[in-house]
Amino acid sequence: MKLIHQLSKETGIPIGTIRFYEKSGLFSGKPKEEVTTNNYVYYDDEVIEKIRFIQMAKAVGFTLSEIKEVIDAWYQRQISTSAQIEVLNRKLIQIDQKINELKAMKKQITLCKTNIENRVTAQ
Amino acid sequence: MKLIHQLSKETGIPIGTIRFYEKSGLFSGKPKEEVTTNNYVYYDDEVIEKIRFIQMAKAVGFTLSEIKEVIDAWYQRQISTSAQIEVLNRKLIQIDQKINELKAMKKQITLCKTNIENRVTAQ
DNA sequence: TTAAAGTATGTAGTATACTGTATACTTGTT
DNA sequence: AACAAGTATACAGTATACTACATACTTTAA
Repeated sequence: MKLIHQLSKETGIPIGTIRFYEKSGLFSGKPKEEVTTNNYVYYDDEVIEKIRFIQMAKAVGFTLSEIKEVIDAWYQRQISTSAQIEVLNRKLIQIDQKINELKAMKKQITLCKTNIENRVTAQ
Repeated sequence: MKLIHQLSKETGIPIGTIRFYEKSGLFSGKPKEEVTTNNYVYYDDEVIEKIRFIQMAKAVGFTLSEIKEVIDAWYQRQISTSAQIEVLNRKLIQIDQKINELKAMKKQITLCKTNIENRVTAQ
């Protein structure tokens, strides 16, 4: 159970961004019942997993609301099992699309590089 | 040589977005010299290629300025050959990173799906 | 020929995802 | 005790990427 400062340090995500994600419903911490002098929020390892997933998914162009869909399906927030599976399947299809697009870009860029290199050696 | 309406139809990108991309320096059309009654801008097939590249790159999370870097390297805008190659190499590394992240996500989601399915059949 | 459709330009507004600032309270250190 | 550091809350501001609107001109079709 970590406070926000520690969570930020472990994930590399700024505190402000963590609060923003929490407000966006991507995850939530909770206060410790035994502590009554403050309302500090504690985060468990599940939150770290979620943040790592968010980082990956953002890096490949998913929006926060798309990511929220997956996380909700993942951790079963008020949706049926078949709906969960459907969300995950849709996301898997999108991932394959993205992989294909990346492969196509790779091919295109590699070709372009070859052209540039040949242009140099030909001179 | 197409006018913006045609370009929009062929690429599926809204006219407003095309103008925005052009203003952002991602590509440019040119007026026809022989036409003097208006200042309509015409776009060639190179622009279509660039727009398709933009669509792909955006889908996998590249920003417009990152995309502009590649396009500039691609079409040799005032940078040296070695700088061009460097930009393209950097982009190839980023692409591989994204592919790896997508594969990791795929694994994670597939695992999650399996868990949900097993939970169902176990009942 | 005139009305609809297309084009150019400029400016404002919107959505997403933060980022910063201000205030106030709590905790830890010296 | 007191001062730095951490936490919570709220609200304003910023960057990116559009999207819409207003105006004015040009072209095309009936």
